[in-house]
Amino acid sequence: MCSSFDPGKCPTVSEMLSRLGDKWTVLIIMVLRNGPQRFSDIKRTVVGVSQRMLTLTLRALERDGMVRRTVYATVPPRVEYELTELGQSFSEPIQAFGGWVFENYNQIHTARAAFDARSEAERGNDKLIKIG
Amino acid sequence: MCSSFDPGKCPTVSEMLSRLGDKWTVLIIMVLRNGPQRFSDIKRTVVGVSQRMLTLTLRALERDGMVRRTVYATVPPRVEYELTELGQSFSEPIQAFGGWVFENYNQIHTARAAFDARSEAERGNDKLIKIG
DNA sequence: CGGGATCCCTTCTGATACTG
DNA sequence: CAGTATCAGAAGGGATCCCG
Repeated sequence: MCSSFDPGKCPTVSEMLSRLGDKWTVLIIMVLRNGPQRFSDIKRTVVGVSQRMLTLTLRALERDGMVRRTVYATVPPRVEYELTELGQSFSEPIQAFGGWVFENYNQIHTARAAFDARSEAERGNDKLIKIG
Repeated sequence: MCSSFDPGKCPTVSEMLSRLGDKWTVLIIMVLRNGPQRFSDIKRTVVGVSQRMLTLTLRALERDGMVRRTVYATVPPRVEYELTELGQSFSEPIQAFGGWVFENYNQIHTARAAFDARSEAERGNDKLIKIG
């Protein structure tokens, strides 16, 4: 099993985790929860994504069976992306995680402020010691 | 709210997501679920982590209020890390996600194999066309 | 419209050496 | 033991140009 937490032993979990961590995957999945979308629509909705990264991310999701890509042979070409069942299922634990952050981000910010204040204080002391 | 999925509008969620995606955070959190641990113990348990990355990751988790660091003024020095309540709570949606991957990774692997086979076939065709 | 290919810069991460 | 400091290679990601 995965009980030793050796990334070499549970490569799929690690992979999926870093997929989550990349800059665009989660955003794109959330957008696709609203139904099938064209390439340009996604690009417009996911603010800041480059053409390149959108393509790469969609390809990766397609490869993992999360997204289905449908090409319509029209002029101009029309390509639609939609979540598969697997992709929908995948989006649920992600949403749960997002929900957790929303409920707890005050505590996170507070902790950060406290930590930074302490660090600041320590650096200040160092300075005094060095100067004195 | 976060409904536009603009990372600029929900920076905390994005930050926490990329924290998840980094190579060691999740592993370390899972190890700390077993109770307080010394630096060297964690390093031994989390196979492959460098001293540097372990330090950096623990510092980040401490700053976010997920981990508490306790220094005992003994010789040699002894430093213990443990999950805070926030950290424990944080680990739950992560576990849920890990569980999802475990239950579904067969489908993921199958999808990948199918995708790769298709790509392979297309490259093969290209070759034939070019050669012909 | 929906990409593929290329260039380039930033960030991440590992290896190594040194310290209280 | 538990770090810090420095450096170099690898990976991530944006900008740009081109094509069917």
